[in-house]
Amino acid sequence: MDKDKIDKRDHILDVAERVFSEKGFDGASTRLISGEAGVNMAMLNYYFGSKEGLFLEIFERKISSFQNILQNLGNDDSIGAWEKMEQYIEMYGEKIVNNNCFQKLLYQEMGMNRSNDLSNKLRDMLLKNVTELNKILNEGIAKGEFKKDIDVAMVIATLYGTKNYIINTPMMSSALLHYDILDDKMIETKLKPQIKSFMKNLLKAYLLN
Amino acid sequence: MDKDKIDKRDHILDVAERVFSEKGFDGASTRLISGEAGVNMAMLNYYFGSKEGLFLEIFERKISSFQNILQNLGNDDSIGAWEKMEQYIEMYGEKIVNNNCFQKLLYQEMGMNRSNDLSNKLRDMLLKNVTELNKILNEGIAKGEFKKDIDVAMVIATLYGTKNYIINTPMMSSALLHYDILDDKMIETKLKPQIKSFMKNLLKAYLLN
DNA sequence: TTATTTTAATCAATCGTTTGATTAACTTTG
DNA sequence: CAAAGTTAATCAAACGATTGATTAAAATAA
Repeated sequence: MDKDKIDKRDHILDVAERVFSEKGFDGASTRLISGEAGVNMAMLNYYFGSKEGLFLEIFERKISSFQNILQNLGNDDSIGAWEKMEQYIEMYGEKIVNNNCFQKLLYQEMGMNRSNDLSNKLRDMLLKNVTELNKILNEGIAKGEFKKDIDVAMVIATLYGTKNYIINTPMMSSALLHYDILDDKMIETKLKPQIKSFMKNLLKAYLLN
Repeated sequence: MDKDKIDKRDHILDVAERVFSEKGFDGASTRLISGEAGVNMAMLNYYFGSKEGLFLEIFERKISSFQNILQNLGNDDSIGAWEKMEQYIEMYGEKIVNNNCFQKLLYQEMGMNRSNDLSNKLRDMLLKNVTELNKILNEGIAKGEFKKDIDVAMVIATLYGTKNYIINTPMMSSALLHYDILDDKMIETKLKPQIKSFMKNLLKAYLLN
């Protein structure tokens, strides 16, 4: 059945996403990936052409789902800039756990700045998210709601940097926060509220007049 | 001469540090490293025992230099907590460019949390830095200089996360900041002042009463 | 049947590492 | 002093293992 084929493809992609995020591109062998996915090694090449093709398709699959998430927020005139920021932080906080592996993989790939098309695609994809933030922040400045001398780019770097730091270095941040951030329950009950609350307080102090 | 030996070892370590940071541990082959360093392949094993030994020694070499930097700051009673934070941010800002490759390599390795001794060593090394920050922040709270409800752990995550985000995703942050952060001159004249200034303003707003 | 999917076996290439030989500098011996 | 011995450093070549990829045959589906 066609359904089964899609399911199997998706299953392989799910497993590969995790393994790549754990071991990196070079560290994750096709044998390991196929083994974890419970399929024959040749299936990877059969479905995705090559290891790189598999790697690319992991991103292709996500990119489309990222597109339509934040579009509506920036254009809403009924609420103030700071409320938009709070909403943005709420969404951003929720995303921490959801796309854990992919986020790690994403910034891992962005890190080694290859000259590929992929890196450019990923950068553009992330910049799309950033654009919404930019719009909100500049709107806040224009309205006089935010201080006029805030560093918009650095605020964005702080927002994403803090999140990445926590989820990309779990050994460090677990020691720092005094609870295991690899535990899903801890993420839900402690990390999410903590990072949301902190970010709101931090940016409220910095942004608002 | 013994000097030459040390120089050659150090030269290999310098090159390996760069190559590892660019390609990752698995992506950097011993042939590539030895080729870039202009030495015979066997020299890596002769000097460092193994590829992992070489990798370890890169960190060992830096760890000691990291140790004694922040020790004196935390114990100085003559200046206030906020002044200490400012000094910390100054040092932290300077370190951005100096140890660019190493920082990248460090957090790249921390990211893929292997069960090695290395990861534990690195975590402890970073925690030592963090401890000093912890001391300063808690001192500021105790003295009533800082707000009493600040999230110390998250402040640390923000401080390092923001910096890592910028230096680890140069393609993104260059687009964000509108200048090339891989250009040494730009780092010196624009990035360093900008990140120092931003961090001071951000934390001043969040920490101070 | 025909077409698609899956398998085990195999490929050349590359991996990290080891080897034995060679060089050059230093130490010891006569 | 010079000859003999010792050492560390360096090299090209090769090692077995593993890599990503391919094949042809078998199994399944249409």
